[in-house]
Amino acid sequence: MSAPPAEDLLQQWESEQARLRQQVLEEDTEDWQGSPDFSGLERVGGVDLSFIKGDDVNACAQLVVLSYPDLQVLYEDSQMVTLTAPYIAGFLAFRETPFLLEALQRLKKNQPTLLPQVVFVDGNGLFHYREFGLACHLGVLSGLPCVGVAKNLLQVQGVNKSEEHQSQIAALQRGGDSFPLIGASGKVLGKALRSSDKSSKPVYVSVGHKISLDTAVRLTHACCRYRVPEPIRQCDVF
DNA sequence: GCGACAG
DNA sequence: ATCTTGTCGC
Repeated sequence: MSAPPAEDLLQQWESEQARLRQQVLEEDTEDWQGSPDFSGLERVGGVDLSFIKGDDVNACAQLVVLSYPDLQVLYEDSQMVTLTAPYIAGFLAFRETPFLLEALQRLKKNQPTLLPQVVFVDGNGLFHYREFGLACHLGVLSGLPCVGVAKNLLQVQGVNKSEEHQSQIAALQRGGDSFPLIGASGKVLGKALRSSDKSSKPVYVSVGHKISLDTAVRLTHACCRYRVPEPIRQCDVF
């Protein structure tokens, strides 16, 4: 039913990613990010798309804003949307970003004082084939600090599910423990984080925009009650 | 041909 | 992403 993705479209998407990649800020840009306890941080957001059974065209775009550090729901928005782009690993942003951006713009228009100071994104940021995953894409287009949190390892630049990787996971003893994901160039593209004491399977954290990796990892841990950071988890609970 | 494939 | 029950453990 679905035609194979046109070669020229993928190349167009790749050049779009390369263009926007230059706008990513990989450092802390906000005052609260330098504080040991994130003093000044009051609102954290999360975005996600939810699907139903065999329907991969209609989805529910969700945005929640939680208070920090209490993680209470301040705002919630759900909107049924019709997707146009297919899912292709490495190009997730072209499928999801337009609807996540719309949700953020609705919030900005209707309740600007509730805009989140940082957004958790379901997927990778710099930990990506071309160092420009969904979290970077949404960050650059929205201008908001974004953190990418993937639940599964994307095998990129030599990082894979090797025995070495498995033993590094086994060495994560407590919530907050992490190890770096190092690309072929030697650059640290992200970190595997044990997000809570109870979950042995890590999450994969990487920079989206306007935040450093260490801050992103520290903040992710601070927002986890369970394995998945609360702002993202709350999206699936309407 | 085989494996990999965020959501 | 989503389909799904019970089951084991604290």
